[in-house]
Amino acid sequence: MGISAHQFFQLLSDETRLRSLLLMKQEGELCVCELVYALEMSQPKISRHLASLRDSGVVVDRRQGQWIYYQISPLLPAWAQQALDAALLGCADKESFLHDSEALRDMPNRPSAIGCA
Amino acid sequence: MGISAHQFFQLLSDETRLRSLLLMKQEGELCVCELVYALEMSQPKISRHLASLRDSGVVVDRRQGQWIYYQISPLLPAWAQQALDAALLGCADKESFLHDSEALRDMPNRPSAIGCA
DNA sequence: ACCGTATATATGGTTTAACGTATATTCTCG
DNA sequence: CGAGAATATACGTTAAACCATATATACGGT
Repeated sequence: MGISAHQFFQLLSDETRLRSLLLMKQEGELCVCELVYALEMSQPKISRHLASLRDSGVVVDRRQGQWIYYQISPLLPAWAQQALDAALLGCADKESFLHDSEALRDMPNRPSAIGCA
Repeated sequence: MGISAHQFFQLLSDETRLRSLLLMKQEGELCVCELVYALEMSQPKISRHLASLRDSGVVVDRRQGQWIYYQISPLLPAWAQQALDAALLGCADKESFLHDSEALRDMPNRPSAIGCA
């Protein structure tokens, strides 16, 4: 988990990855299809970016049935957490971020809802 | 000065730019030749990266005689400042950062010293 | 065992970004 | 005004990143 600062920022430099991370930061665990729905992007695209986040240790995944849930790694170093806090601060009122939160809220058949019923 | 988050992180994703910014954060104003000496990189390389930081409003420059001094823009939004704080935290004990600070301290004929004599 | 859903990866093409080298600009000093 | 120092830009090349499309894998239900 020893990611260097510029490598970490490189991961944040892509809008797809950044939006995914910020949404995870707000929502906790998210599965791939939720991210696909919220960001309105293709499944392979989301999956590819999640893979790079996973391979660098920034997120961790967990399989539950057919779904694979991703969340920001609890082992992420403090400085990286702080950087994510800053990013959220910078995006909190941005259209793209608001869009993703709303879309997720309005998503029908969210898999997480199954366990909660 | 409305830089988006992922654009800002893209700037931090290059090691040359990140090291330059962190050194400026510690030292305040630095001229190009000081950065060239501290980072041990070619002048065009440093200059090109500073140009991209300047064009995006992350740093501001000031001419004084033959030298051009760069510093982190005072107009940088709070979230970006926070991100830089986080970056410094993540790099404070890293070899590259320590190297740059030491090299700068040991630099002979620092132009800033001229004005102080 | 088969089918549908969820997710991952492989492939090829296009764009972006970094670099080194060479050259141009702007200043200082004589 | 000419020389030299500091800095900036232009150009051609190379490497990396992203994407869309197609295909593979894993799981749940029937």
